Amino acid sequence: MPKLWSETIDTHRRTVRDAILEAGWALVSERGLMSVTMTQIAEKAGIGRATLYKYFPDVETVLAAQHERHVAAHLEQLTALREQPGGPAQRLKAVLERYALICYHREKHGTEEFAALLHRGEHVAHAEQQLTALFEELLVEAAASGELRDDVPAEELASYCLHALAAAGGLPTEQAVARLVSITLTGLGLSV
Amino acid sequence: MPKLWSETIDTHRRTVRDAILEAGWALVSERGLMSVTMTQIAEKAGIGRATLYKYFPDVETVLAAQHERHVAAHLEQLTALREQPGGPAQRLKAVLERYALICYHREKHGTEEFAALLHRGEHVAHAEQQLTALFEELLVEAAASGELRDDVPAEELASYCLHALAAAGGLPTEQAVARLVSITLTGLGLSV
DNA sequence: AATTTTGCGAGACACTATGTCTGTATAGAA
DNA sequence: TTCTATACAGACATAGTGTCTCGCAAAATT
Repeated sequence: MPKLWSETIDTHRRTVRDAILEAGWALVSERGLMSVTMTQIAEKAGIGRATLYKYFPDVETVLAAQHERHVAAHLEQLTALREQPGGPAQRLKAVLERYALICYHREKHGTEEFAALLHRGEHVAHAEQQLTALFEELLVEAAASGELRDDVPAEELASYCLHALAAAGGLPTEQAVARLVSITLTGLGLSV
Repeated sequence: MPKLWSETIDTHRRTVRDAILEAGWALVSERGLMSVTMTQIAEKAGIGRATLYKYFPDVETVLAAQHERHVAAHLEQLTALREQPGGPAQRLKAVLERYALICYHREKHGTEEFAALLHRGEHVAHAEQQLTALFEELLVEAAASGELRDDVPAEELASYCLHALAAAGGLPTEQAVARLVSITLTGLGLSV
């Protein structure tokens, strides 16, 4: 198992890196954030402990990297959705729906909630901020076409969306998620 | 400083316990969740390490207790507010406003976000659930008097409120918080 | 094909943290 | 006063940390 070798060195390093992130995440899920150790991560990833230290300096960094990877994947989905045809309101709705579903489907023990606690917060928050920036752009567009309440800055509306839709993580069904999106859109002053 | 003695034993134990929780929280705030150790907590609290172990078995438990104490304090404020005179909608608005301000004022690195990560989650979530239960009751009352949208279960509305208002933690001013509350209420179908 | 570069694994090391268990002293409770 | 509960300091075995070697094997380079 420790024999993790791919064709080229670069792809190999990426493979090992991914295995580390995967292992770290799995350990958080099954043993809890506080009890994850570098030793455990190395074992789970199938590499030596010293090797692990050549990739990441500590547990926190492993988890932060994992978080960043997740957010990046989400951003990719959402930006693709933003480019689709349709009015600003329609595209906004599509993106918010997709984000709610992402929150709904993501594994338990929230992928996102790291940000506030890891104290790498300032840096992880950056990834999160890309999300709010994406929302904000869409909101500005929608506001320009007069489909939105204009008594609140777009930045605040974006933050509202992000938090409100995070509630999807605790909902029981996709129907409930759809209702949540509807509620959230109503808050924006958008008739859907 | 280590001489933490109060009149009676019971009050003394409470004093020490509070000092521990305070110390734990301070360490999380300044050094980050991952680097807090029992040794540090004991030093900061001004007690011996062995003594600390007679109060709490590990760091996670200290933090969970601290979290529970915070939520309890919030609940006390909010239930007091719920008993006040006025129509259901008014009282709902008052409670939501208060909760938003609590989120706004609470120290950085979110008091609440522990729940999902500490893996004591199931138990801490109970405290959180008391909050949603409180919201839910108010929402049912308001719905009964026809001031609310009735196409969504109260439980989901409560979850929506809790998450949406959590956005107050990242807002710059109290005016922004007021706007957030307004948006959230609009989502509920409440005219304010 | 031979050589150089790169990365891995195992082990060793000093250090810190953990969790438990003493013995002794001191402050409330009876 | 006597009894009980608590704190403290220190000791201890165990485990995790972060760094450093070494020798080996696979890629890149020539």
